[in-house]
Amino acid sequence: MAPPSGPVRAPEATGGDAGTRIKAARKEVGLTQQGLAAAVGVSRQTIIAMESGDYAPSVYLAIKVARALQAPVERIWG
Amino acid sequence: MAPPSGPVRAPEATGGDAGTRIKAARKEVGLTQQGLAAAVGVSRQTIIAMESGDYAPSVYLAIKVARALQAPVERIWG
DNA sequence: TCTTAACGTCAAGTCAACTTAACATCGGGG
DNA sequence: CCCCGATGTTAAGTTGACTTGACGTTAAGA
Repeated sequence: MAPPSGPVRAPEATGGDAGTRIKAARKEVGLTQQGLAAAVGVSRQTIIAMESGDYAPSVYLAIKVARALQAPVERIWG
Repeated sequence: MAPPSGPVRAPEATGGDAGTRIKAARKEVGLTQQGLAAAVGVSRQTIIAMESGDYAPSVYLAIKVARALQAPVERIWG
């Protein structure tokens, strides 16, 4: 019987900060949520979840989002 | 009925390259698989999967691995 | 007032990122 | 030969990253 597992998430001390940074950077580059979703190839719901919740995207999605927002991955999620 | 979904994975053109880079970088810094697993806080099986398969870690795990391997996330998975 | 775009919330489905455990193989040294 | 460390493979479980759909709220403009 395996213990709880699943994707590695944000450390507690930084939980939720990435979402705030994503939202700020998105506005900085002048994109709507739907615009960012289209730019990186995911649904709007995914962008909403990323901005508002404790959410750990796959590294490939994170890289796409970081490029759209003109920042390195580490600056948003690190 | 939702279409297929799940974590965003590597684009087909680059599938598998990250694993090769992780393995090379790990040896470069002189870590075993178990050593890297302990350093980033995951199981050895996860490192094996990352190095050998089409695998998309969460961005938080990717950042930890990239730090242990002394490289930016984009250089390994981008 | 109405209209529209943007954002927020909820629901239920598919897919895979993680886990432990156990066994097998490989390579090097005694 | 045996031993040990490192690596590879398989299995089955939990958790959550994604999807579409639908509805509600907010803000700005006509």
